[in-house]
Order: sequence, then C-alpha cells, then structure tokens
Amino acid sequence: MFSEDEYRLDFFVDEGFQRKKCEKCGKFFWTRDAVRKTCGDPPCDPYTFIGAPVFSREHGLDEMREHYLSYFEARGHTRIARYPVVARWRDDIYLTIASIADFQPFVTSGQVPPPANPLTISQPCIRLDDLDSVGRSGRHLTTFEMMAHHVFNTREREIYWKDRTVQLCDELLRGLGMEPTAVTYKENPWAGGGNAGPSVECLVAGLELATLVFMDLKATVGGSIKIKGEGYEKMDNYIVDTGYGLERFVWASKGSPTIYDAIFPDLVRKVADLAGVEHDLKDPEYAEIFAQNARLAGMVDLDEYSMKDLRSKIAGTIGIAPERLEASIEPMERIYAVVDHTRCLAFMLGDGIIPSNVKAGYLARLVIRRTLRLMKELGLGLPLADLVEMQISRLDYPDWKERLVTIKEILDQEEQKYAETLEKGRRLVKKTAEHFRKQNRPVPLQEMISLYDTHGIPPEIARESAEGLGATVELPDNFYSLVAKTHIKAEQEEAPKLIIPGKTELLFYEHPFDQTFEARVVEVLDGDSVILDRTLLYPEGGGQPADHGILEKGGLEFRVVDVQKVGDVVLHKLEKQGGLQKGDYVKGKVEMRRRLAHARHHTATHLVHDSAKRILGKHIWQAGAQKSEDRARLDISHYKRIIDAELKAIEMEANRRVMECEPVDTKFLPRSEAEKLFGFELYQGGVPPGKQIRVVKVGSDIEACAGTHVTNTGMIGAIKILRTERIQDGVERIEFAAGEAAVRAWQERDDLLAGAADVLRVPADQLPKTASRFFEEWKGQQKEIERLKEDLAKARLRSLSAEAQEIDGLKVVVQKMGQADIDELLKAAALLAEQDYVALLGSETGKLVAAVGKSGLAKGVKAGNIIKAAAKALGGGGGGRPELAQGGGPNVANLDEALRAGREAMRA
RNA sequence: GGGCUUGUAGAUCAGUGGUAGAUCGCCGCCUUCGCAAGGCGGAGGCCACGGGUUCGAAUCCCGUCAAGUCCA
Repeated sequence: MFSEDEYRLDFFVDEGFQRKKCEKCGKFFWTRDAVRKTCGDPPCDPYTFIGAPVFSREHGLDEMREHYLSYFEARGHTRIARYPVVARWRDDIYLTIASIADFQPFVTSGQVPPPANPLTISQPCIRLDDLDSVGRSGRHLTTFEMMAHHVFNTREREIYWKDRTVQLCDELLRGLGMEPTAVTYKENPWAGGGNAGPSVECLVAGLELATLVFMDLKATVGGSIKIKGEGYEKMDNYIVDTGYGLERFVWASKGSPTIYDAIFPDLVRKVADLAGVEHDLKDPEYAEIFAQNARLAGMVDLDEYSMKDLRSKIAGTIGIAPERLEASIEPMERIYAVVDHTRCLAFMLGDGIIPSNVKAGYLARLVIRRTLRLMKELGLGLPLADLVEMQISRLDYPDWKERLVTIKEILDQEEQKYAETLEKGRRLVKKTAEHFRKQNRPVPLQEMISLYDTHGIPPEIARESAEGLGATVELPDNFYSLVAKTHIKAEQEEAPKLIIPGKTELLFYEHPFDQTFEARVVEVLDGDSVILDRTLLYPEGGGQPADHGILEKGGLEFRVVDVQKVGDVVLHKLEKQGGLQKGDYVKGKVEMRRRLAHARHHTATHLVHDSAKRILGKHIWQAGAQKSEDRARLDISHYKRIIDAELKAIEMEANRRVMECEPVDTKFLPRSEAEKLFGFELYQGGVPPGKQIRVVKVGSDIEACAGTHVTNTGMIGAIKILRTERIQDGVERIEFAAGEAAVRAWQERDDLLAGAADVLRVPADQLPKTASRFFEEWKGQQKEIERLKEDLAKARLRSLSAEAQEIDGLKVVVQKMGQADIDELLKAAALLAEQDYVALLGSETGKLVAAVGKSGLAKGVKAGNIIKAAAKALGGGGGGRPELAQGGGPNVANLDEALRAGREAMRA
C-alpha cells in the first residue's frame, strides 16, 4: 500500500498532529487530540454530533453550499456550474456519481485541459447502490451534492498538492466553528475506475464529512505499485480529487436525529401531515428513537445485520418495547424515503432523463415505482407528480420550472403505466395461485422468479395476494440474488485497439467541396491499407460512413473502398492488394456523389433533430444517429409515440428550414469555451475527444460534430420522413431521406400508390375508400361462402346416404367428392356422423376426411385409423379425433386406392 | 447492451398440429307499468404481419412490427 511518507505532511507536523494506529481497526490516522485512541470512523467511534452539533450554528443547504463555494473562490479557485446528473459525456456510467466524474475521462487523462484550474463545484450526484437503506439508516440518500475543490497538476506545473489540500479542508471546518481537536484524518488508500492514490477521510464526531484523494496512479499491466492485486504506475498528471458531502455538513451543523430532518424538514413535515403521521421531534423520547436508530445504523453495514436484529437492539438500548419502536419508526422510514426519492426524481427528470426500460431511463423508472409503492403503503392519495413538483419548486433551477408541464405529464403517465402493470400482475398471480392451490402444492420458486423477472411483479406483492387466495408460496430470503444468478453471463473481451503513431492531415474540413488532392504514402499495412500524410477522404465516424474514392499513381488507379481513423492517422483500405509503396506520391480523388449524399443527410439530421425539439419539446435529446447514401435515421428521447400529425409538423418544419437557405457555420473552438457558450446541448452525438472541438451551427441548432456538411441548408434540397419506430421505451427512431434520396422516396411511394390503384382500377385518391369497400365485401363474401358450404353439405347428405353400404352392421359411406375443399368434406362428414354413418370422403385435390358415428365409436372404429390408412396411399398422412379426422397427400392419382384402403380400415 | 414474456371477438383471457371458444359488454325478442335481474336468440375474428415446415399451422421454426418486464 502506501508508506507513512505519503501521509507525513508538513501541515500535519506544523499543526501538531500525531499519527496513531486505531486500537480497534488498526488503521492509521492523524489527530490533534493527544488522548484519542480510535480513528473516529464508525464502528470504531459512534456518532456524537446528534443533539450536539459540531459547527457553531445551523446552516441550510443553500447557505452551506454558498459558504463552501465562496470560501474556495476567495482562495483562488474558479467556481464552475454543476454538470447534469445524467452523465451524457460518459459511456461507462449513466449517472453522475461524483464530482470528478465531470472531468473523466479526457481531463483526468490529460488529453483535454480543465475548464478552470484550480476549480470548485457543488455537483449533484445520484447513487442507487444503497436504495434499500434510504430512509432506514438515518443517513443514506439517493441524491446528494458533492462539494469539491479539484486541482489538475502536471509535472511542468503544480498548483498545489497534499499539504494545501488538507490545510484548506481543515481551515474550512475550523471556520465553521469546529473544535480543532474534533477532527481526525484517517489514512485510506483509494482506487477506482482505473486510477488510484493515497487518500484521507476527514472524520468529525463519527461522521465522514469529506474524502481527500490524491490521484497520482493509473492502472498499468505489470505496474510496479500493487494495490489490491492490481499493478499501477505514477501518472504524469496528478489530481486533487476531493469530495465534501453537502448534506452531511448541514446535518453536522444541526445535529438532528436524521439527515432527512436536517436537509428537508419542511417536506418531511408536509408528507407526514399528508400521511397522517405525527412527527414531533420536540418530544425527547420520540426524537431519541430516531437518534438512536441513526447511531446504531451508522455503526453497521446494513447488509450484515437484518433489520430485525437492529431493531431489537435499538429497542433494548432505549428501553421500549420493539412493537412501540416499530410503530414509530416504520411510517417515518417510508416518509423519509419518499422525500428523498422525489428529490432524486426532480433531478433525474429535470436534467432530461426519460423513463424507459433500458439504460438511465430504467433507473428513473426503478425509483418512480419504488416511490409509488412507498406512497401506497403510506396511504398517500395525491399524484406522484405533485410531490415532485414540491421538490422542483424549492430548488433553484429555472429551466426545470419551464419544463414542469412535461415532467408532470411523464410522471402521470408512469403512474398510470405502473397501475396497469400491477393490475395485469394481479390477474396473473390469481391464475397461478389457483392453479397450484388446486394441485395442493406451493407456488414454486421458478414461478415466482418468472412473475418478477418477466412480468415485473415484486415477490412480496405476489405472495400477499397468493396467500389471500389460499395458496402458499416458496419464497427464500435470497430471492433477488437468485434472480440475478439467472442473468449472469460471461463478459466478452474487447479486441485490443490498434495503435499507430503519426498523424494524417484532414483536408475535408477546410475544403469540403474539393475533389482532388495530392498526398504521400506514409505507410502500407497488410498490403492494402494505406496511410497518407494528408487526405480529403472522410473516415467513418459520428454515424457517417466513410467516403469512397480513388488513389492514382503513374496512370494506375486504386479504388478506396473504406476509410478508418485509428488514433490520429487515417487508413485507406484499397479494393485490391499491392501496387502502392511507402514514399509514393499519389493523386487522390473523392467520389463526390457519395460524399454529397452523406453531407446532405448529415445536415438534414441536425435539422430534423432541431425541428423535433421545436415540435415535441425541450426534453428531446439525440440518442443516436446513422447516415447512409439513401437514408438517415435519428434516435431521440421522447416519452410517448410520435403521432402522425407531429411527424408531419416536424417534416414541414425541417423543409421550411431548407427553403430558408440558412448558412451552415462550422468552426473549431477550445472545448471549455464551446461549453461555456453553448452548454452540454452541444453533445448530442456523444462527447468528442480533443482540446478543440468542431462546432457545427445550422441556424439555431448548435452541435459538436465532426462530420461533413453542406454549407447551406438549401443544398439539402428536400427532406422526406419515411417512418418512425420505437426502438426502446422512451426512444423514438425517425428515418428520413434527404436530397435526391428524398425525391426517390417520393417516387417509390407514388409507384406503390399507382400500382395499388391500378389493381383496383380506381384513381389513387379513391384508394382508401375503395380498399375498405373491397375488404368489407370480401369479409361478407367469406361469410356467405361459409353459409353456402353449410347448405351444400346438408344438400349432399341425402344423396350420400343413399349410397350407403352396410359393413359389419355399420352404415358406411365412402365417396369421391370431385373438387370439394377440406371445409366441404368436413361439414358433410360431420353431418353423416351425426346420422350414425361411418364416412370417408375424398376429393381430387388430395384431401380426405373421415367421420364415425355413435355405433361405430361403440364398436371401436376410429376415424384417425381410417385416415391414416387412406392417406398413406396418397403418400401423405393424417390424423384427428376418433369421431372426426382429416388428412391427405400429394399422389392424387391414387385416390381410388386410398378410399379402398380406408374402407378396409373400418373393420375395427 | 443483454435476458425473459406476450400479440386470438369491443374488454379480459382459454385454446400444445386436426371444423376458432368462454366470460363480460353490444343488439333483438320474451318477461315487466317502467327499470334492474332473469330466459331465449343474434351480431361481432385476415388468430399482429411476412416467409418456412406439413396432407393440414392460431398452435412448430425464421424474420418484421407492436407491447410488457428484469438486469448491467
């Protein structure tokens, strides 16, 4: 791990700190307190701040945040605005889980300069890992603000490192009125996300208020520094990554029994009132219950202890009956959780997450449904949207208020959807429960897993209603881990990325309409992949396919069929091997038709996206895009299906923008400047790496984009939306064509229409009317035919029965029925059987039907056997029930033989 | 990104390769002063769509579309 030297800071020495080893956990810590023997972290030390605040006065959330940020501003840090809680710039996490997440991966890796250095921020974060503990432990939250000061040091320029970091933290705490001897700094090496470094936890009165991480290692295969079995090496850049819990600071300043009573007492009270729960913290005995609960829950990992054990322990220490404790604490746990969860939802939906069945949207739905369950248990009748609105109205984000109508609509829709799922579930559970009750055995585990995994019915709810119906269920404690086990699958390894040094100059940005260029071959790989020093050919990227073109040397032409960017070099893949060598000078030519089609579709994508945003609302966010020569598709986040009228409006809006001939403006800007000017809406298509990002402005639409575009929207010509598809719950795909492809799409549709109109011999504008008339008539005729077949069968009955022979005392009819179809045969045979005949009817189409009446059945004659014997002669097969069977075969010529064989089989 | 499930009458659902069903709702008649209930009768189905296997597919296989759900 890390040696003492990593932690022996001048600051500690100068301030009179001593390094001690905790007599309980054995970890090292630093303290000013000469008599302290333990590290200060639960369970070595209990919470002592409840009822005894550690700061000189109470602070609310806003006040504390402002105090913190201005403290660091006054000490040379630049205050920067928070990032969204949905981590759109990351592809490895969905939610922002820490302030440093804002700067990963490009800033922390040194590829991109930080927006300011040093900086301070208060970043709302969401962590759903401890969802079960929220409300119960007194301290867990799904949503919290991580206040931080970050420094990005390089070997060339160090701003500050460990000493100054700890000093700033210590002075902040003392400035708030903390006793100097109250704080301990516990050594606790940190590792995560491919980085590691020494770290200290800042503990006051049993509460971890901050973690100060000195990130200077990166995971390296075979690295010489070993942490938890992984190898690490020193980084060239080293980062101060701190995290201060805003909510914990507020809690410590108030010393209330729970963190919830500290950070949103007004809402706790309001929800308690709505639920009819009395929550009087001024009652010392009542307050002590929650205080003691928080203290003891603070000492344990809630996974290790069952809640029941914890409860009886708490009841014991307070000296009340466990039932009394249960009664006081349980409704409040739910109320705390509801208030926490609705704040979480305010942030999720406010920052633009659309509930879905996948990705970040799934997490939002998870929280929504959990909250609805809690509300139901509390008997809260009001809509979830109202509670979230209360949260939004007490937070200071103007754009959320603007979007409130949409947010409420989303929540109402989710609430309704969940009610439907539960209703469906109730029916399913009823069916399952009755099935197993009749068999007199418990509903097996496999069924319970299927109910939950496939139909979303929580096992607790399933058990309750199943038991209400008199069935028992098999439900082990480790149910959820059993479910998880069914999902386990081997992870596939990613192919190692090719690394090629060097750089190819990209000419297509500066000269988007140049067709030819000259370049030198820098390298040839595998005989057919050519690296040039410069190129006009666009490599595949950003949902835009690669250009095609030609490289020419000395009159010989080499077709380029694919272009890929690897690192900073561009690989040109040739159709055939051989011919070009390192050092050759070549003349390149771009296939402009393809390039232009891509450019039109690319610019059109921006227009369709922006139009969708105007028509559907500001919650629209690009979830993916792909272009080709003849069509493009755009995936957008939207919480319901796009209806036809909206689609037409989007199409019209996009085409108006084409007609307005707006210029397309592209320029490279430093990343932080672009972000400052345009915000995160830039990153519709993901976050590009690099210090400079290319900003593409199409009228009011501004995006970071590396693709090739036309220079004026008029060049797109036309946009035709082809279809929409819901690729996920919450994500709509719009497919459209631009330019010539749009015209072709119109023409194809005209052809379809003309073709259909031609078949029905009507003008195209009468197609719908005529088609529906034909369809209705067809249905009517089908019914008429049914009736006629019925009548026909009755009419045939007389002549058929006249042909009957008697065999073994049974009336037998064996007949050829011309071209009759299977339906006619069936109906006639069934009627004969009703009259107690044994019938075998065949048709020249190779179909056979046999039917056996009462007497035949009594004698053991089976229609199936007759058919099998007869159909065999036709080279086919058949079967059915004893009283009615059908069959047939391809060898129609053998029909007589088949009937003869069938007749033989009638002798039982 | 992966797993599982479903698509049959207006609604809820049966139907495991052999003539498409039930319940509720709808319409008509009977009964009633009237209504409800009850009795009798009836209408209502491209069994999501396209292919395949088979003598035969709502049913089995493949694909498409639509919907639900769990996980990362």
